[in-house]
Amino acid sequence: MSQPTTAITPTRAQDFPEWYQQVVRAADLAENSEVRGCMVIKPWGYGLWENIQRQLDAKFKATGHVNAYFPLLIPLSYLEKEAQHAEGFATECAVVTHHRLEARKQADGTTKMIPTGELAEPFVIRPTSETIIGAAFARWVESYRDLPLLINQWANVMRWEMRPRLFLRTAEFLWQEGHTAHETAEEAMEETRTMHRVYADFLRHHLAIPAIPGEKTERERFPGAVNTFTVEAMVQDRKAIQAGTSHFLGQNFAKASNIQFLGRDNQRQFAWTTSWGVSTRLIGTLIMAHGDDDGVIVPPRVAPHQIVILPVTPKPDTRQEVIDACEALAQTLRAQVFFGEPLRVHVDKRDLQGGAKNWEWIKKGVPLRVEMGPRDITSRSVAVSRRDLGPKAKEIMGKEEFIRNATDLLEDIQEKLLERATALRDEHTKRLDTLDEFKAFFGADDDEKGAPGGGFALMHWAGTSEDEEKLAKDFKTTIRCIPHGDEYAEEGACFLTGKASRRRVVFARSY
RNA sequence: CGGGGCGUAGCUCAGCCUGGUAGAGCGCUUGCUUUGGGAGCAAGAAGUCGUGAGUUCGAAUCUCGCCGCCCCGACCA
Repeated sequence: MSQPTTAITPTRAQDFPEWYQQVVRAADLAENSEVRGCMVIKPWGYGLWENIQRQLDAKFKATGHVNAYFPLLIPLSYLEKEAQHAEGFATECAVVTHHRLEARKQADGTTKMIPTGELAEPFVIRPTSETIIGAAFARWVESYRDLPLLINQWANVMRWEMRPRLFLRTAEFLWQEGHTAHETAEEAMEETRTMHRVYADFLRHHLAIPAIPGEKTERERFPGAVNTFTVEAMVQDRKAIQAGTSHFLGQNFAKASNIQFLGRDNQRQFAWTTSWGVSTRLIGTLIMAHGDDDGVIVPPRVAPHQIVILPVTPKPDTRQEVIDACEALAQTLRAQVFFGEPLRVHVDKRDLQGGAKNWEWIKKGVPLRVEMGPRDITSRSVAVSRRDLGPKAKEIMGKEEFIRNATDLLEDIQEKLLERATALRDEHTKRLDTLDEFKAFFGADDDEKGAPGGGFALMHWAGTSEDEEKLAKDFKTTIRCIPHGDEYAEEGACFLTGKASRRRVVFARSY
């Protein structure tokens, strides 16, 4: 039977959203569960998350944070403490109202479980933990000597989404949420910026995604925040995706939760707080940023297996010899260090057809595939395939040479992915000055690739939230961020209102 | 929650219009052959046709209710 030329159908150009779903499935990353909006994260997907988690966690520790854990259930009354916050999350909260079940036999012999024991005060399954952590902070903070308080938690949260998509928007998702309290506004702002930098750095150097750091407009801010910093990435259908956020909360939550301390001046005052987070959405971002028509491409630094060794065993009598040689090679490689961690090498010994096995790892996006068979053992060579090149690309090299170059190869793949993603972003980022140009940029649906038109439009902006709302309605386009960086600072006139502007903002369609 | 579509084997779907004993491909199991590449042949396992009622001698097929899913809108990390 003839195979399609690509492992994934449809291709990205044919139908990007469908391609995404097929990749998630083909790469065995996750699947939909029987509970609507909730996903089962399968080992390959969870392996990615574990690496993201471990590497980010190290960065959090390095910036002075410690981990803790707070309850899943939040008293309903807590959510009522901060008006904007409550309003922002009201429409997507799961509520726990009962604490027991009663088994009732039905006429047909089956048993139905009926919730009983109604709670006096219902609980909300955390959509985020500002309120309950705020309550803890209020107990823990008494003096300026207790500050700063730098806490992070790795947890699951639940937001009852109307239209779930694996990794990108699920009802339950995994994330980390940092929560900090500070003595002064300046310190809290510095913390917000620091974590913002940590995210941008992580995206760039670990996930090979060149995100644009910036601030959100009032309309796009976290409910209850004074300011929200974001890292906005472009994925291959040219849409923007918010990959991480860092919020300066001012004293809003401190006042709501009564986080007060006695200052150096012997005055009782409210603390300044921040919060910041990234979620399993990063995995969706990674898939859409780097994947190709043969599946996902995993950046080496976060790959669960960085190298997969495929024993080629054409004859049963040499099979064991080949497998032993592969294991030996794996051991040698595992002794090496790549970006501060031991190389993650897997030998796929399954008794499967060689081609099928190879394609499986292509779809999963393993950075390096190494084939070794009886002939290679004789000639002391291996056949190496890089995932960032085509599926047929294969280089025969000496085994010793490969061992020497393995980490360099991985590093090169990591770099190439970043280069490729940067080129995509730059190619579809345009400085535009008029409404007509703006319309043309986002109006050109269905170009030759079938992708929606547009990309990142850098526009001068001095409009109001209402103006923003209107553009969102008319063009499905929003201000993704007011980017930091000198290259965006220039004098000009708002493309909508004509008012003076000193900085360009990023407009895009988004996830 | 509005507008459209769909529920049949693990997956993708045909069969429904025109009612008459449940089908295909892929996947799975076993055997043989093959093996530097997503294999071939043969045999086999697997479905109370989403669910409840109605019409009928007879319902996957017709009618109504309910449930669920997908797509398009409103919401979002």
